[in-house]
Amino acid sequence: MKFDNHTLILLRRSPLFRALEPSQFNALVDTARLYTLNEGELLFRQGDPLNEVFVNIKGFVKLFRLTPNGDEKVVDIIVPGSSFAEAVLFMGGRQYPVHAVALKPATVVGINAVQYEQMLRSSVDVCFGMMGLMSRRMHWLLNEVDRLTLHNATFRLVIWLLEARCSDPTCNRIALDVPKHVVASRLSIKPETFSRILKRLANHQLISVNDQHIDLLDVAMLEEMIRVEL
Amino acid sequence: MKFDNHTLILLRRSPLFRALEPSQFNALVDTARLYTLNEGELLFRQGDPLNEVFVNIKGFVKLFRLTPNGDEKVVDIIVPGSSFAEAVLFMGGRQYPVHAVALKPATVVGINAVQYEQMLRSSVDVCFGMMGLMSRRMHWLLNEVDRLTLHNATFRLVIWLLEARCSDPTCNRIALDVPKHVVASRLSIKPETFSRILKRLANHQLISVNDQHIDLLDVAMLEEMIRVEL
DNA sequence: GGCCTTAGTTGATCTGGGTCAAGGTGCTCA
DNA sequence: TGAGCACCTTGACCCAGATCAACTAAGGCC
Repeated sequence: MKFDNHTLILLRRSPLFRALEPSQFNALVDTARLYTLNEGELLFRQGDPLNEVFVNIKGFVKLFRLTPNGDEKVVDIIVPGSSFAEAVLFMGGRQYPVHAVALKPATVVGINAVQYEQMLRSSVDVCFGMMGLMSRRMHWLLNEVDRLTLHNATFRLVIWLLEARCSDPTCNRIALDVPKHVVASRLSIKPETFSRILKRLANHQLISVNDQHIDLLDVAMLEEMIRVEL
Repeated sequence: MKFDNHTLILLRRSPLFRALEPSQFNALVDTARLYTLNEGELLFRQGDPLNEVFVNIKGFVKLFRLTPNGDEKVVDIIVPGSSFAEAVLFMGGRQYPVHAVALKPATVVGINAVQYEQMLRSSVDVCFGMMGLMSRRMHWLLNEVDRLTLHNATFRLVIWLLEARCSDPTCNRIALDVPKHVVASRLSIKPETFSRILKRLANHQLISVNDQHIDLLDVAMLEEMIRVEL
């Protein structure tokens, strides 16, 4: 077996593959490549021609853009189980629109793009899975635009706190598995400002922060903050 | 004939319909509805359940979001020939993610969503057309995020100037068919600032502004501005 | 004609968040 | 074990763009 069981389960669960026949799934997995990335290692560069679509298995991958003068904006942080770069398949030019590097040692599966496109061509159901995925991503991007323009830094940070806590809703802890400055960039906040806002929230007894995690002490109040617009 | 020839041509050219068989196209058009909107009239509200996908025929439609306290962000200005709300089809919930109102007296065709989905189910080619469209929209949204976070107001305005001029590349005139404050909101700039930046560019002999249009006097210089980061 | 109302401009002033600078703290690697 | 480095924090200051306010100009409409 090319991949371990855990990897196969994550792949099978991905919205990319959910609608595939087992035989199709196996065919894709057969030609898939496993990438083992060191911390900071580049997976692809913005502008590179696309020939694979990726699913993250372990670690974190940051997708980001750069200005000519080196400023960086982290567009997304990819967690295990999530796919990325799928939507690029359908764009003229087929170039990755962002850079991708591993934030921690990471393992990522690369799916052959041409072959995946053939699978899509073979089944409307698979297409619908893809369209659902793309639609959710668009909605997410729209929310990003909304938050960047209509809301301030504190608001964005609080939203992130509420959305990032471990899926279990009784759990009010956010693990800081990626450096704070990366989260800051994801939220379009400078590290200094990020640090100050966290401190202010902690002073108000809303959260408590340490090196490994952030605890939400007063979820109701945090939710109120974003409801009434800070 | 339900729609005039001009309308049918615009519909047929839309990426939504390009891959449809003539019979499918006709079936959709048969059940489509024509909306004649007055200036300021609402087409749909954010949160409304989706039952139609739209193609703008005449006039301009603004898509926007509101904060609880009434601040508005114009997400997009839809020009004749463009479709909107297609991607919502594939989202759980199926609610419009933005408000839509006419900026001028406008005519818009509403396509039955359920019926359109059936057409998609019947043909992978039509699905690929849709995925191409969605992919382009996502890329556009990603660029929006990029511009909002990595670039300043002047940069965004200049980009808009260069992209908004009449498709003819020898034409260096931008028609101001929508109020300036709407364009400003589209660019996430306040009207006062928008006005000041235009004035500054005009003082530098880069553009000239009057009530109906903006002329680009020095395209090369404007392009240089966005290349070297203002 | 007179009178709202809406859009736009311009000036004066304010401020959220960025920038710059100076430590602190812990990791890695020799 | 300590030099080097990356990350984070904190303070002082700054600035692009927002806000506030006053004014002009151009419709629509009785």
